Amino acid sequence: MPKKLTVRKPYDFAQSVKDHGWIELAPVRWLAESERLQWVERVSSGRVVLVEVTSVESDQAVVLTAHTGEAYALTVNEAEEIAGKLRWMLRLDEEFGSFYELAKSDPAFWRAVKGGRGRLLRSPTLFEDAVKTICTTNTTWRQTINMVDRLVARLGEPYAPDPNLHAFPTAEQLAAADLELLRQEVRLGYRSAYVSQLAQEVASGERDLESLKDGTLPRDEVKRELKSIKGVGEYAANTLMMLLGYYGELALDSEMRSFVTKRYFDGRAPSDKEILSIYDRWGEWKYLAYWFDPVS
DNA sequence: GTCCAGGTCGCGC
DNA sequence: GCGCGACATGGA
Repeated sequence: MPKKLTVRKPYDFAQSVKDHGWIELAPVRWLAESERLQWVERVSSGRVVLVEVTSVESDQAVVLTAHTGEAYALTVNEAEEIAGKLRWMLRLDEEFGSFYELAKSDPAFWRAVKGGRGRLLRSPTLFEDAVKTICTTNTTWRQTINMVDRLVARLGEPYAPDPNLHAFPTAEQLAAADLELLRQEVRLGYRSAYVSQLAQEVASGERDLESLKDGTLPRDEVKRELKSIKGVGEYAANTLMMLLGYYGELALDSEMRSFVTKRYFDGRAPSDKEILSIYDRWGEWKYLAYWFDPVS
């Protein structure tokens, strides 16, 4: 039974879903022909579901359909859990009013975002986003895609009607995985130990990542908690802050360094401080200012 | 072979 | 606090 989830305008579903590289990371995928977002989710009941999302023409709502491949329909609780996860993934409840107000002061920037961009895709759990973020460090984007693909294919639960599709592995499943498997088959390199340790901390209850999503902790405490994850440094912590909805800090990496150098320093190598200062006037929205900075 | 990718850790100072 | 080498992997 399709379920309709509303979102404040302006919102461009197809563009927003594709604005972040996360759309390329399993188990999520984008079906271009039908403009559908699709992924396999393991609900807390243990049921493995194929979720599909489209938008209504006006883009004031998205439409969710969950396939079980079984005769038994989803329970009310299962359906609500999936809808809640989707709202989080698409950031349907985030408020971008002051971002758009600020964006209006820059005509080229405003032109780029005014159709309803800014709601960058994220994963249903912060655990999944943390693992994926660790897989972006000190490697190429192509290798990140491959690492996550193998992680999902090897350790995630299959969707029975199409066993080629898998859910993202739970912390428990990842914690139970042999370190040698992470190294030799998933090929996470030295990140294997980081991912394994994080999974064990989360699975044991020693670390509660998901509670950081409720927004009750002060921002610097959220940041400190993220940096206490082994394998998460300044770049990864700020990436995760962005994924949690805090856009005030920039995730400075080789990609950003090269973009800002070309765009603002005419090829002369600026210091990190100079790079970060470029977006100062954007205050709490620096990350999105960088993300949607028009090339010329 | 060397260097580097959307970095981070642990060390010495 | 800052500088520096090590770290798995794969492509140029």
